[in-house]
Amino acid sequence: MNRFSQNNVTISQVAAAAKVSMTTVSRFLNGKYEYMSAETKQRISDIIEKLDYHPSNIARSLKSRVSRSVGCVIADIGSQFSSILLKGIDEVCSAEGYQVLFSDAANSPEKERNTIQELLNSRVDGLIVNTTGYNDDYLISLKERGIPVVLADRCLARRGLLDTVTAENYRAAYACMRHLHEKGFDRVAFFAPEIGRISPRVDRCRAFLDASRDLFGCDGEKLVFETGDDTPESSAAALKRFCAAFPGEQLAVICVNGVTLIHALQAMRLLHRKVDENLGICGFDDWEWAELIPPGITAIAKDSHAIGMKAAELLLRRIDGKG
Amino acid sequence: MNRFSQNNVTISQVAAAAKVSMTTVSRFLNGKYEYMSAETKQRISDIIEKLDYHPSNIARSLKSRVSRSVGCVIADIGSQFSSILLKGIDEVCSAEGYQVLFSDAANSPEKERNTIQELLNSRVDGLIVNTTGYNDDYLISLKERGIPVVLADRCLARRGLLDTVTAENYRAAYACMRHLHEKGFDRVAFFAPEIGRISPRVDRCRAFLDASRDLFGCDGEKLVFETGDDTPESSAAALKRFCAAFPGEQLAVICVNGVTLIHALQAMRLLHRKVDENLGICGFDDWEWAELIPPGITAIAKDSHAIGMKAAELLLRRIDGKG
DNA sequence: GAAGTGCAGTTAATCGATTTCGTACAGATA
DNA sequence: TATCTGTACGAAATCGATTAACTGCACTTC
Repeated sequence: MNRFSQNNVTISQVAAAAKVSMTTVSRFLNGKYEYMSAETKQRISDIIEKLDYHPSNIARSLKSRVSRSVGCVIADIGSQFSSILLKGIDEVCSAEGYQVLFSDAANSPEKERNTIQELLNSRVDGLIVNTTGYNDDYLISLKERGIPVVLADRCLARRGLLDTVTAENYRAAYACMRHLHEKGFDRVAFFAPEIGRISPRVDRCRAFLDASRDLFGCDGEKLVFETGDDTPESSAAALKRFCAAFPGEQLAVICVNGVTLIHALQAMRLLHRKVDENLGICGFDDWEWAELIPPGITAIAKDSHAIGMKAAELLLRRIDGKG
Repeated sequence: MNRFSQNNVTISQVAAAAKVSMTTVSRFLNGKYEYMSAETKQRISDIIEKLDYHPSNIARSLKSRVSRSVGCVIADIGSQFSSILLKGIDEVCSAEGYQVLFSDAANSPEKERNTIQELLNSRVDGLIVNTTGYNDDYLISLKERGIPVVLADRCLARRGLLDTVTAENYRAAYACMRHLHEKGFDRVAFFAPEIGRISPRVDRCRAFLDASRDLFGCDGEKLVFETGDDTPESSAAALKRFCAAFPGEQLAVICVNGVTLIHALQAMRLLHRKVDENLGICGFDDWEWAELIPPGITAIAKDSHAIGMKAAELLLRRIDGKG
């Protein structure tokens, strides 16, 4: 009996009831019908139905050394972006008969490592990691141990070492800067709560810096505002400083993600400013809400769902040993 | 060797290296130090460290009949509310050493059932379900089989049959109606994409109907707008009908959830209306964003994170067989 | 008619832990 | 001295599946 007294019919009971060996039942379960008579097949099938037998994935995994499960570690599942990512991952995995062992790293690199070890102890067949950004060496060591790993949305500082599925953050951010330049803005600031080693933010910021130089002919470094605690108030303070520093100019703000974009909009409200040709705003929308918000702002949507699906597809292909 | 050639040191290798029996190593792993000498303990500990041994959860679960994992089925992980719920669940589970086997039901009752069966095949110790609303009997049957089940955020049509953690939706909605009544509005409409059997929506709607009768002295039935596809346009159509039906009155709208609230705000923009004493708006905010949006709207926040934590705590207590 | 070949199964070992039952020894007690 | 008790550990069965290696048997084929 299980801890909770479950049904728990076993393969041997099925075998006995169907008057065949466990092997034959096992073959049936795994669809190896090659040398099985139609009657036997039918008999086993009937008995399984009658006894309401469900094979134990645990016993199955132990001997076969394949769990048909993937570990999924998300840097911060609280962010709206992540849930859509997870949805994409789950969609593919469950369609392919894989289970998802989920864990939230809660932005802690240490928890990320610990939780990955736990997943390995559960013998997951592979890992999808949306990394906190401070475990590059550890993640590489996993690959070296032969464990299939795919990074989702965030890459390592050194690119190309691990399979990764991301948006084209640099390109999109650069395009956004060009858009602002063409609209006639004189100067653009970059707002982010914190950049850290979060690769989409790093890439967007890099594009911002390059485009500041190339298009606006200025040094973007001083125009990067890390608002830290990520509240409307801190954004308002940053916005105030930005506007005060360049009176009379046509200014714009580019926000690193959806939350920052909302905060910047709030900041404008706090400062009684409106979106117009003297103050533009645009940013990245991680979770497709911006279409619902005021006109006049440009939001670049990222298809998190697709990223999740692609990451899962890639991982399952790696697990199946192709490519 | 594993499918991916893992380290895979086994307990017997540890036992051999430490010159003790597997039993003793197992005792060590499970903290049963009662009759173990300090030297033996130290020796085992050293060897485990040296060999980088990590016990297989799979083998462990097979014999012990306890997997230290919980199944978590979410009706729609794409909704922002759900990710915060999941975060709360994961926080408690991982702190208690439980793993989370996650699955998105994608709003399909059938997928909900199938996925639960798969989780049971993996011998999860219990289940947390944010149900689609059409599996009441099935969920009850699980409990009858002795499987620990806790419902999160959504209850069954008949209350009290299963352990459930929810917000006080009826109370909150009724309070919101009272607030609107005191503000002097003449009439209130209820906006929802669809009510179905989703209990928080049902409860909020019930409160709306009761309060319409009690406070506004009118029949709320005709003021419930199910906008169906849940777009700004369909909300705008509903809003237009509502306003046209009661010219000259001070009207208000109460929205069943965060997305509907955004859509209603969009609808107002489409119709060139503003929030003022002639058109009020309020609603439920499932994911704490509303504080960032325009003034003049009242949003009732629901603490999804706390609901998730409470649900997980309750489940783990059930699993441990207390109360 | 001996050997080979497909077919339809079976037997027993195995995966890596836990768990039950047992043992050996030292010291206390009668 | 004989027995009991507590301590520290070990041998072997076990969990529920998969898998490698075999076994009959009927039919060809030479």
